[in-house]
Amino acid sequence: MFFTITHTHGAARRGVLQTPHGAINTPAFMPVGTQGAVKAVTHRDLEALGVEIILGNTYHLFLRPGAERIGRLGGLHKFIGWDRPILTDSGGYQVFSLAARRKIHEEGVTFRSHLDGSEHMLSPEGAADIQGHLGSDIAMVLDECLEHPATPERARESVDRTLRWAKRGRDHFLKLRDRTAPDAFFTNIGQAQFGIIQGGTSPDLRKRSAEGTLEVGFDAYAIGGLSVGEPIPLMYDITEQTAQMLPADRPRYLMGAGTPVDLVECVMRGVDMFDCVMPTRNARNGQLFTSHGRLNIKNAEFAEDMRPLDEQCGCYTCQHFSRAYLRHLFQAGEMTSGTLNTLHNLHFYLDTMNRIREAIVFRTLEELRQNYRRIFPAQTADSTLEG
RNA sequence: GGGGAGGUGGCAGAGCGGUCAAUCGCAGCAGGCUGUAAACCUGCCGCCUUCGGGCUACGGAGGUUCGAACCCUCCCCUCCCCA
Repeated sequence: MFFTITHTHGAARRGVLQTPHGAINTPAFMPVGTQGAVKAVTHRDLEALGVEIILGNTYHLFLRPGAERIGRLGGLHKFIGWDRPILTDSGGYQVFSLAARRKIHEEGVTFRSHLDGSEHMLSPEGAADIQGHLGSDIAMVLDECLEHPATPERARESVDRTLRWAKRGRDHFLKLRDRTAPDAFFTNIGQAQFGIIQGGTSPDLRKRSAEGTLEVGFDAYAIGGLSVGEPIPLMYDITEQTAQMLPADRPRYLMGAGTPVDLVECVMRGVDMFDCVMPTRNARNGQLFTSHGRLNIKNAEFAEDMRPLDEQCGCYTCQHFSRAYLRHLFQAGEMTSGTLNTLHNLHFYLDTMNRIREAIVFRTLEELRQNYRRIFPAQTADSTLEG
């Protein structure tokens, strides 16, 4: 994995990340394809949109169809028919999102499967093994995504456990990479592994987590545990502080964020990579991102509106279909509703990243930020401070 | 002509003397989704409301009762079966 920074503007960086399956222009947005599929769209759609990297999930793919099976079939890329880069999350987010179905202990996390109720254990070593079978270009170390709010004791305990897991996860990954583990199995010999900084909303714990994780030493680092319900301005502050603690010559990945405004704000704080379910999930739920803000296609006001979602948008959906038709498709529960809406939202997100990369080169990020704040007023730092 | 069933809020369909402005579902309206248990979830859904409540309601008209969507009488209207 090679990371080259070509331009900087303030804390923002414009770069290129080389992986075994090709290059990624950063700052990058990675659509989420949890089960080896970005919901509602085909790989051909993603390629046409210019998607350079997608996410898969260790937990989901481990439960179904099984990591070893994917390994036997030649790895995740071959299995799903996608030859561009893939990043796999470790299952750390499921520690948070499936809190009711899991138990954390020193060894790892025990999950009760959301599919059939069966019990499964995910350890730092196991997560590395699974991702080795999957053969993603970037593997994430198993962490504990801390909930918000959390007591100081709970946060401290969680950070330290994540650090111990980081050491174990990294050691095991290196053994696999060096073929010194008994059943080392990599379908992608050039796989990189990212460490994850936790620490909730405490600057001190973030520092502790960053120092410990850097000491373990990963190929690059992610900021985890944010956009889990904390106030947005606080999320930006923690992102900024944490990003500054990370090596300047490695990509920085803010996990799980965010809204279009989050993307701009966090690039300006030094983030290079993002992933978020928002464009895809919200699309299926009828919420579209446009140059005029969020548009809820479910609303009755669009029933006879023959205009495109966004007259400034060049996506397939906006080039061919009206709001009236898209509303009808949603109301009727047609599958193409999710598809057309997803194509639009992903286009909006990728276009946002294009604008961001361009604004770094031309040093116009502040202008872009003001523009996005104006379009999405409810998501700006200022308005979320109250209450 | 004979016999039977039934008319409840947009639809469908419970309720069968008070706890019913009326179960559940669908449709409708609005909101929420940030490393996806999410084509999901939440709220509203007779009229008015200062959200406490007020008003009008269960085909129509009478009646019984402290009290009726629920019981009785008559009327109107559907549907099914046999001729």
